[in-house]
Amino acid sequence: MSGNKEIEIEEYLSQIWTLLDPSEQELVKDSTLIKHFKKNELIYRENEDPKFLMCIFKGKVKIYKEGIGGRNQIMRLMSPVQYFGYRAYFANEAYVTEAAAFECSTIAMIPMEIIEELIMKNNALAMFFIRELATDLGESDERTVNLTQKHIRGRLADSLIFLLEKYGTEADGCTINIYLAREDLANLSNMTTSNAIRTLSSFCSEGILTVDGRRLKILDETKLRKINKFG
Amino acid sequence: MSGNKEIEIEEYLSQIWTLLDPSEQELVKDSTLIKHFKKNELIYRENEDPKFLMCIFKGKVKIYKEGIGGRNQIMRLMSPVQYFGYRAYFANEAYVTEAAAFECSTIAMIPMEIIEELIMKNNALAMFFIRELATDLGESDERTVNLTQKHIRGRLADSLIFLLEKYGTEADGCTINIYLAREDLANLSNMTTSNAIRTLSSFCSEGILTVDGRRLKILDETKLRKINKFG
DNA sequence: AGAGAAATATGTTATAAAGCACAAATATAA
DNA sequence: TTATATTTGTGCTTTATAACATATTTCTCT
Repeated sequence: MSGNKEIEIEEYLSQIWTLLDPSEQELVKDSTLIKHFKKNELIYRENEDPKFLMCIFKGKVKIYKEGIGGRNQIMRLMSPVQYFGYRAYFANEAYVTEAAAFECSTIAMIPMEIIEELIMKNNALAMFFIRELATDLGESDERTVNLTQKHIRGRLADSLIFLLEKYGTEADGCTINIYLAREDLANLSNMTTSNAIRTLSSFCSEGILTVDGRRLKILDETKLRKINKFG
Repeated sequence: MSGNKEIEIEEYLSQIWTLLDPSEQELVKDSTLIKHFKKNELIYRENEDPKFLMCIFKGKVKIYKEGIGGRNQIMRLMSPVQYFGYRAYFANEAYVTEAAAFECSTIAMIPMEIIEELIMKNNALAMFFIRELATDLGESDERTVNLTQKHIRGRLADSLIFLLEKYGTEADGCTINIYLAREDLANLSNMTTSNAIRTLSSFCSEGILTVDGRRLKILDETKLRKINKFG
């Protein structure tokens, strides 16, 4: 088990692993916890104190914010091997978002005290986090305009393309490789569940995609991109 | 002039200045440009390559994104002494936003190559940027939900409180210390100009504030906060 | 397998906010 | 100054989207 853990960590933490010297690697290895989360299980909640840098080894995670009247807004989606859960610690805040697993997921938890300590000595690691945060902030700016200014069809199209690019397709080359409830699709696209359902079936009858439960098969990506861009 | 410049830089760059050793300070001092921008002048534009870390010494700056049909979305507002313009460089991207001066402004421009070089050696400086970015990202998440889920009155109330907290008041203790066009107020609050005007005059007749051109006098902050929170 | 719960689907109604038109006031420039 | 453009203010209309109601299908658990 511990031997197994080592292999996992080295293999999966690749992005930051290569930035660490052997003694730093040792420190991280010894303090990393591997946790498993069941489908729909909460990973962290709003107002909680951030304690870990999390790295998703397996599965899919949503980071969302509770909105008004129970309407959640999904802010970011994570896939292997991405890092999350550290922002609030750096900002010296409690979490302003929540995270939950879409499906059974394996997540490495590295104590933020360790990370902070390493950053103070290791500039390449510091630069890694600067880059991550800078990229996320840019995406967030882009997203804000999408969510506030586009109409429903454009917002849903945007989400579908995002999912397609983020999680890819199954062997058939067109079924999006993540199965979201209509409610999650709505929360991602800033609309009500019924409008997500309605708009999805419009796209169906327009030959843009087919729906089989939660499996979404994109038939006409060009058309989808056109809707995303123009309206 | 050069002696004058030195004093300005030391005084104004205080936040990062104290993190630098004498030789680093020298390097920054020698490479910093001080630029003046007129009212409404563009500071950088979308798709341009980021070259400078900017620090606003005097004035007020908006960072915004061109949206659909010419509807801009103001993402952030800057006041002395804040840093901006560096995110895209760290993310290795062109600018996704534009920046313009609300009023006559003085801005220090430090080449990003210098900053990057310093970060690689100076961990406290790296940590400063990590904190800045982490804070901005948290605010952005918060903002997204505000802009997408609140109704017009709540969004405008939110903007007014934000302006009040960010720029403070004049000597009278209630006139917001920034004068925005209705259009800017609209772009800040994700609404059309006519709705900003309309809602503002509603607030007027409800005794929440008085309007004198672009001077906004907040009479009932409690009520405004209530609208921001609930409806 | 069957009961209950949850998710999906679809039609109808209500409403918030945009769009448009135009007037008045203010700023800018010749 | 006068002339022109820009900004602000108001009323009316239209439209996008939420809210509601109600089936129907699909999951979940005993």
